[in-house]
Formats: sequence, structure tokens, C-alpha cells
Amino acid sequence: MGKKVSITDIAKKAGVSIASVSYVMNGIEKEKRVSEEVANKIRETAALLNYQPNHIAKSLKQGSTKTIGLVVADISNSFFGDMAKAIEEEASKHAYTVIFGNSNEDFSKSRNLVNTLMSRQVDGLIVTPVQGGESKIQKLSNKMPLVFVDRYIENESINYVILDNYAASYDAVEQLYNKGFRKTAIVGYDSDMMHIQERFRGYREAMKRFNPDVETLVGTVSYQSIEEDIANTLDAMLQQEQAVDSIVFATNTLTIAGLQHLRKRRIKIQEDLSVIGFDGNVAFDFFSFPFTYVKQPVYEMGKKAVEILINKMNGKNDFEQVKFKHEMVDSIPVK
Amino acid sequence: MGKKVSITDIAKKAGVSIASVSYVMNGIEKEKRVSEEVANKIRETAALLNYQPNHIAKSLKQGSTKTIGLVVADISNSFFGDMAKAIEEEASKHAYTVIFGNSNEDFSKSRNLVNTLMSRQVDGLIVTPVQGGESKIQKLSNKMPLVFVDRYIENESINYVILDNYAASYDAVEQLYNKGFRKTAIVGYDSDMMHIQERFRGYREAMKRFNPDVETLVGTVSYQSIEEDIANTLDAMLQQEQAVDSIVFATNTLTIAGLQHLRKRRIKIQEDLSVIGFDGNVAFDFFSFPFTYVKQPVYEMGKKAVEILINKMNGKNDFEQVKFKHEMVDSIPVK
DNA sequence: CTGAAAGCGCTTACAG
DNA sequence: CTGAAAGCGCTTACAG
Repeated sequence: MGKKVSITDIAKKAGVSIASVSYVMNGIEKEKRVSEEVANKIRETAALLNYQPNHIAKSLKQGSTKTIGLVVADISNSFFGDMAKAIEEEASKHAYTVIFGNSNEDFSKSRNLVNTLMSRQVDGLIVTPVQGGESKIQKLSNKMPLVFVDRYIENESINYVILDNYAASYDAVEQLYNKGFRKTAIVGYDSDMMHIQERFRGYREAMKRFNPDVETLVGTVSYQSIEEDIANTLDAMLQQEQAVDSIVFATNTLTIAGLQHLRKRRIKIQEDLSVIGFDGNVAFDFFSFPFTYVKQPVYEMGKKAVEILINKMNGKNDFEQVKFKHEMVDSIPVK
Repeated sequence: MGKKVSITDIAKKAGVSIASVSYVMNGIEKEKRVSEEVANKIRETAALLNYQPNHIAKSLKQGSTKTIGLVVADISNSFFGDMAKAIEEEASKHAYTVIFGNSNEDFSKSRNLVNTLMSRQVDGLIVTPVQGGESKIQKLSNKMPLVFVDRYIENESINYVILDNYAASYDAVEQLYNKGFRKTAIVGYDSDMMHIQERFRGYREAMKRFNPDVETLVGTVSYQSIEEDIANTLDAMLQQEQAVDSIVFATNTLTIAGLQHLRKRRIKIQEDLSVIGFDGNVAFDFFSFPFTYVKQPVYEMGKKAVEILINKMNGKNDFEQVKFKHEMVDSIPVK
């Protein structure tokens, strides 16, 4: 694979000190007053030997790797895919590289990933926290610049970038109300995590406001058995004596899974049952029925997370907690 | 942020040599015959000081980082999202970490990413090559274990994992033929890259075999202006005197963009025009029309790429060139 | 069984 | 203006 060439090799070959090589390679030959002659010789020799700096050695010496660790729940989910893209793009602009891992919503996987990334001396972390590890991940925040995305843990000394989840589901219920739907249910995960709880809270508050006489109906599904649980939950909602006339799905994955089940049951969306989904998806643009969904500004959220992280890494002390506003989108059905 | 503790700190505190600490931390105290007593003391001290090994220092010394660099065209594209997931999962099983970047189909971005990853001393690279950089990226293969995914460059001394693209589009034309469609066109990128050229070749060969009297019609679109180009291409195909009766879209993105345009033109898919798409997509399951697409075994492809790369990194000398077979999938339309 | 020491490839005060 | 040297946190032959 060819022996690596180091600045020592260049120094030897050019007959100069390794310090001078280091200065020239870092473009600080002017400040360090290396003569133009020596600098040129060094540049020539470096080119000749095809020198490639070793970032690892530099990192060790400098105590900084210019690397960001990213832990998402699932990179193959388009929400996190878009976010990862934005994060990499923004990080790259600031000369940071991104290492990533998938937690698959599993806390022990998430913890292992965080440990791995820390042992690799990332300068900061962007994490989607998962159920079960709240206290552990919180401690992390004292040891390392950290920004939560998509979800968060209640604590004033933690950075996060999230959607205003309360407002989003409140708005969803309101939209349904304006279209004449009263018996609205919500389907989310069986999770204590704030993003889910806030979506439930927005739903409950909106129901209280708009449909005070209607009993609220919160269906929960386990991430471990989405298909099965959503089938049971939806069937129950539709079969009860006071069947619901509208449903808000609280996440991307649940929206898709839910619609698939409703389709299997031959329920006509927006005729038999009105539905509001969460997060954009290419699929939504192809529905044969009009469809409304809560859209998160994923790209801006990813960029913001990097921005906050970089501030923290640069020593900024106060915390930033940013809530983005959703947008309610009506897709136009395929004719 | 708390001072980092090193093995030197542990050695001092425990009153032993740093060598012993290193042995114990690596679990090789038995082979190195460190006494059980000393080993225990070291473990206790490490726990007490909350020692976290510095992987960077280890990497520098060992000349291996246990890191894989991944350069994809676009992580937010579900094809690459799924692949990245598979790659991270498989790498993680082998104690490798993944650094990634998006080239956005831009060669200079791709080259910069590769350089960055190399300066970070990745042990190997998995790359989706892009148009324009064939010769440069090829040289890389001599310097570093490398596996191409999705696309490749013709060269017997390069590893790759791709789809049998020829067979896939050949099959697409054949399927259309069997359903009675004769005037089949294909739409792909304006690219010299092998994966596109092979898809065109499969189309041409199949047309020669099944519809020898029909003129072949290959529409090309630039990645830079997909929407505009696909609109023009499709409109031309439909308006010419001998309008096509069926179209094969040669990629994921083109399938979506193409269908969106056809929809805008109020063309009824599978009634006015038969279509075969490329790559799976959640959207396909929700179409109101029956839809057939070429499905790539993305997950297996990602895993295979890691497997090959690990073999190479472990010193295996011969090259592996793997072509996976597609599957032709008929989605059942929403009623 | 244990320890002192060299060295991975850099950066950077310091002396001249 | 330039060079010798220490040190980042590890691993690992080598000597005892």
C-alpha cells in the first residue's frame, strides 16, 4: 500500500528542520519567518514525495479532531437522512467531518455508539436521544459539547433543536375541526420522550378547546412491533361505538404504517376518515386522495444544530434551545 | 469539560507501570502475565478515575484507525440511506466506525471528501464514484483498500458491488413486451458512467430481441436540471408521431421526477402509458395504479461491500467484483 | 512477573 | 531566520 511519508522524511530530504516543514505545511511560514527559499524547497519536496498530512497525529497533539459525532435513530428514515445531509453539509463548511451511527431506538446501542464516538475524541456530539437513557445522556452534557435534535430532555442546561411539537399537533386538531371533524384521535409511540408527550399534549389541549365534549383518544404503539400494534389500535378506534372520524399520526413512520393498514381495511382516506400525517415524504405527493401533513423544516434544523454545536465547541457557555415551527402542507392528489 | 485521564495517570495513582495498565486495559494481562493483584488494582483505579481510552493515540501508534470512509452521492436519497444503514451496521459488527460524506454527484466535492477521509487515516473506503473522476479515483485503489458501490469503473483490479444493470433493464423491456407494449423508451442520465450505460445497453439489446422493428428511444437528463430536462424529454416522447407506449426510468430519482411530470400532464399510468421504475420507494406502495419496478437488494449490497473491504484491509490480495440480481416487483394499487 | 524507554507523526515553546 | 527537543496518549519489544 506504499509507505506513508511524514514531515520528518521531507525535512531530511530537503535538509531542513521538521519545524520549518510543519510551518510551511500549515501555511504559517510568514508568521514563523521561514525564508521564501526554504519554503519553496519544502513545498517542492512535499509534492515530490506526495506528502499527505496525518490528521490523526495532528489531532493527538492538538487535542482536537475537528470531528462531529452524529447518533440518529435510523439513517434510512428520510427524516434523519435529510437531517444527516444538512448536518454533513454544514459541518463540512466549517471543516468538520462527521462520524455517524444508528441507534435503532435502542438505548444500549445508543450508549455504545456515544462511547465509541467519545473514545474517537469527537469534538462534539449531535444526538437523537432514545427512550430509557435520559439520565445517562444528560451527564454527557457536562463532559462534551452536545446538541439534541428531534427530541430532548427537560433541563435548562442542555442544547437542543426540535420542532414545537405541541403547536404542531394542536394545529392538526384545529385544522380537522375547521373542516368539520370532531372525533379526532391521535396515534403515537408508547414513549415517555418529550417529543411524543408534547404531541399528545397539543392534541389534548386542542381537543379541550375545540371539542370539549368529545372524549380524547390517544393510541400508542411500541416501536418494537409497529405493524401489529397499529393494526390493533386502528381497528379498535374504528370499531368502537363512537367511531373516530379523524386521526392524527404523530410520526413519519406511523403515518406510513397507519395509512398502509387503513388501506388494507379499505378505508377511504378523507371520505370515510380524515387523516393528518407527520413529516414530509415523497409518497405523500402521489396519494390519490387529498392529504395534509405537518412538515418539519428538517434542513434548517440540521444546520442549526451544527451552528449551536460549533458555538459550544468554541467555548460559548450559555445553552441554546431552539424550537422550530412546523408548516401545514396540503398535497394535491393524483387525478 | 474535565481533564482527560490517561494511562499514565492510572499508572501513577496505582503505583504500577504504564505498560501494565495498557495490558490490562486491552484485556491481555494473562498473556503478559500481569499478576491478578496488580490487574485488579488497575481496574479499580481506572474505574475510579473514570478512564476513557483515547482511540486517537492508539490509532497513531498502531497505524490503523478501525474506521471506514463512506462517500455516497446523496445520503438523503433512500437508496443511499438504506445502503448507509447496512454499511454502518455491518461495520459496527466488526468494530469499525463509519465516517461519511455526500458528493452530490460533484467530482471535486468527491475528491475533497476522499482526501479528507484519507488524511483522517481511514483504513478503507467505500465510494460511489461520480462522473468525471474515473482516472483519479482509480489510482486511489493502489494506495488504499477501496470498494465501489452502485457504480464502477471498468478495471479488473478494482473491487465493486453493483447491480447487474444490464439484466435489470433487459428484463424491464421484456416484461413490457409480455404485456403487449412495443414502443418502449428509456430515460436515464446524460452520463458515461457504467451503471447508466449498462442500463441503456440492456434496453437496446432487449429492444433488438423483442421489438426489432421499433426504433429505440433513449432520453437523457442532466443531474443538474432534472425537472426541466425530464419535462422536455417526456413531452417529446409523447408528442412525436409514433408516440411511445411505455417507458423505463433508469433510476430512483428519475422515476419519481418522471411520474410527477406525467401526473402533471394528466397521463394515466398503465392506461395511457405503461411505466417501469427503478429502486424501491415507499411511495410506490401507495400508487393508485398498478406499478412495476426493479428492486435492488440494497441491504445485501451494503453488507457485501463491507465484507469485501474488510477482506482487503486484512491483506487479501485478489479483487472481488460482485453483481447482484434485481427483483421485479409489482406493487398492488390502493383501491 | 514488571518497568523503563522508544516511537507513531505531528505542534510549538524555546534557545540561539 | 532555524533547529533541537518535549510532549500528545498510546503500544510493545526488551531488559531485568
